[in-house]
Amino acid sequence: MRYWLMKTEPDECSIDDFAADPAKPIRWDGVRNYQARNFMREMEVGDQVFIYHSSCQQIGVAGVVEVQQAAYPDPAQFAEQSAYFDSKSTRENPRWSAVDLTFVTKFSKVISLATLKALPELKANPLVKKGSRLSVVPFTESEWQAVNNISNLAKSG
DNA sequence: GCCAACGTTGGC
DNA sequence: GCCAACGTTGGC
Repeated sequence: MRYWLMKTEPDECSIDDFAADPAKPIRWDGVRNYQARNFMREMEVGDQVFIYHSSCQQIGVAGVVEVQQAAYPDPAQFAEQSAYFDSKSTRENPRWSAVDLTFVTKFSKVISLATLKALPELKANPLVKKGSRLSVVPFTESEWQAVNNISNLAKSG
């Protein structure tokens, strides 16, 4: 099992959308960056994923979801009326992938970007690098646990 | 709203 | 293959 973080603008899709119906998978589509896509293709069922809220009031990690369905062709790339339509993608050789995710946990408090930047364990993680625009970020186990520990502290405190 | 940093495109 | 121009991301 591996660990990841995925960025989203909560107006589009937030941890609350997952929590609203925990049994219902949500399709993570619209990723149009090759590096992020390649990471999605590495995902396996059961992988744990931090949900990161960006471009909003409370920037940071809001909770955890898990991979319910591994990568498959993103249907939006074939939908002409979609903002994610890609005229250069073909059914024979689809360019973009989607995964399905289900709810695991919503943190009692969003773990802020400032807090993440202050964690020594995250020093090497692309998320906290200035100018990083990678929207799907791999986490090592120790990186994951460093962030998860903060949410556990919030629960007991 | 600003703007730095980044990825992609396309002319050459 | 280079690189300038462009569009987008995302924190502030």
